[in-house]
Amino acid sequence: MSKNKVTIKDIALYAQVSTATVSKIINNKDTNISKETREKVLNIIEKYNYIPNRMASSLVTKKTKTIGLVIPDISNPFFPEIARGVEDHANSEGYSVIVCNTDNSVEKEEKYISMLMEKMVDGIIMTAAEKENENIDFYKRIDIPIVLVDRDINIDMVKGRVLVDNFKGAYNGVSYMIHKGYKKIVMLSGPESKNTSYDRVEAYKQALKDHNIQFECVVEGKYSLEWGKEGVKKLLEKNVEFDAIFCANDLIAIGAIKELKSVKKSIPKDVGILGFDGIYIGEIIDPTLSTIKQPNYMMGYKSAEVLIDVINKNTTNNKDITLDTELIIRDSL
Amino acid sequence: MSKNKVTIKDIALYAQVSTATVSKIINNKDTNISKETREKVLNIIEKYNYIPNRMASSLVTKKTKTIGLVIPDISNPFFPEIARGVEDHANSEGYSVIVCNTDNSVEKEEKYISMLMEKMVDGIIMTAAEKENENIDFYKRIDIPIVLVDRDINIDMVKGRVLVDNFKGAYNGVSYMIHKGYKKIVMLSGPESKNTSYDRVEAYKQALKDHNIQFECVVEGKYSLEWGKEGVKKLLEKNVEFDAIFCANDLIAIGAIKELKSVKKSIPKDVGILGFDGIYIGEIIDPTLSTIKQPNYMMGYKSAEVLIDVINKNTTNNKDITLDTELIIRDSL
DNA sequence: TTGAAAGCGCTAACAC
DNA sequence: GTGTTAGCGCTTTCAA
Repeated sequence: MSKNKVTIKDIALYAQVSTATVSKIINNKDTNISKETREKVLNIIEKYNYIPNRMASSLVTKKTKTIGLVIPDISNPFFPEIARGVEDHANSEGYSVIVCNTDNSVEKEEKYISMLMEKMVDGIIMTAAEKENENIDFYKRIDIPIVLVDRDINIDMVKGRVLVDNFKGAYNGVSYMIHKGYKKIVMLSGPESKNTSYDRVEAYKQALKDHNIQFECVVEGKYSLEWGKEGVKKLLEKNVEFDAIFCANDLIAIGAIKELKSVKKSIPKDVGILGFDGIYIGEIIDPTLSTIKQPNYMMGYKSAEVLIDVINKNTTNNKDITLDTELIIRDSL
Repeated sequence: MSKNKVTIKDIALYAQVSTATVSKIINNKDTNISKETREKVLNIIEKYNYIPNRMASSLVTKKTKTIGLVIPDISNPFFPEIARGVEDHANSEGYSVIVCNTDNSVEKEEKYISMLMEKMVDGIIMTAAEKENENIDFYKRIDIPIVLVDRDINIDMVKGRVLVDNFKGAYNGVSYMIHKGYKKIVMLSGPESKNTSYDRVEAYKQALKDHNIQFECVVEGKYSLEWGKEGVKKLLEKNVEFDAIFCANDLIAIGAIKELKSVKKSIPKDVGILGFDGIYIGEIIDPTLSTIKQPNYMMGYKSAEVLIDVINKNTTNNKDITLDTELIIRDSL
């Protein structure tokens, strides 16, 4: 293991051929290479443990076989499955993925995108930080394809979207609650600035309206367990009467359940709970959480498919995919 | 946004300076550059929206400012926090991180390491797939620094380790159980091939011995929720009498709790449960899980520190860090 | 079927 | 303070 790496030049020298020949063999562009030379070269490569320098080849081919994954936070239970889906498909196509956590900060997002552009990634898969983007100037400068996953925003270089039909999912969920007999369904929503949350709220309202239910109550908060607890506290303090809660995501739902249990409310007898997302924890808590499950792994996988498709074919027409949610009835409803 | 990227040459041309000057300014090596030229150049860069091509500079500096993170599975709740810790420190030092999932397969691990070497990453942080590594030949060829996290194996290029004192943590945990008055503590262990599991089993045995407790029962399984359920079933079928279970990780503990609850055992009254890891879910389930918490975020963060230190200083002496666990008593014990 | 040579975009001596 | 120039390791015409 010498300190100086062996290069394509060395291989060419040892094998008594040109670097062009070696290059063709490495890259399977060896339609015009005789069996003998190929084997000879392959042997030398093996013998000297030659590792091609992909930086160098990227410099000329302008392809790095690397993509960026820009998400709010990998330690938020919603994202690991998406990341895994992305990585699985990317890897199967020979790509590697650089993961970036924005914490929903637009500044961090821009910093990361700039960095990814300097590193010449072939494309980016992103769950955008905000619904609205003020800094249009910045986005105009992006010159690599972007595929949006989970959250939709309106920027130029977006070549595809992999979203979930939040409206439909929430509508079906709330309708189910109504059919089950719940009369006073309140909603603990996420931040209105996220359009996932917006769609779910709209669906909730629509479902109530379509079923001629007057009672409507939305409390806006955050996508967190703490907000679930806090929201229930608020409801209780204000003496709002309710027999069910539709939560904008599972974390909120879990918080709500904890709080409800701590004041001795029985679930689902006193209060029925429906979440949204289908994170792993929901199967484990007691009572198990009924939820509207998003196909997270598939979202990641599909977005990698779309992106790599765009990279390869260089298609300009957007490819948008909408995946369906699945209503999963467990014990909380 | 022209299709042809603007290069350092263009900037030099427009600013009427040499590429060397531009390069120095970009890289803050501008001690010998006049204010005027610097500002002029910076303006041109801004105006033409110049983005330096880091592939090209990496080719000459031999530094990519990228590291690899090789772990079993990002969607296993144990790893996202580690990943976040790694990414946070790496990013603060200007590095980006490529994430690879091995599913504990040695073949995948080797494939990924090869790929990372081709991409010329500056180093690798890895939770190795197996305790023993047969393919010594492969590891000998690795010529970039590796820092091990969580699991220790014995290979050449390891420049540091960030581990947790599994023995001490488990020993303290089991001792606590004994002091609490539990007499018949069984252990649901993980796979013996993992040395994390091995250490915890040894500590369990030692703690029993040191407290003169004869009853000892270890059942070997896997690090999974399913195994927790199954393990309890086995224990019950075989009519093993026990009043507490020490589980080799939290997933096992959660499975055990679910199974115990389903046969109407009360926790901790009938059976006390202690887990290991401190994953998020443990705070949420009912009863909340007592556990030996590993500092996962810190493990990731520290391992990035060690690796980047090695990369910068090029130190050859290994740096090993052992972090302490924390016994967290909640409701299951 | 193979090779010569130009060049990808940048850095780092070294010269001025 | 600033510029010249020789590569870094590879791919890709084009010619032989």
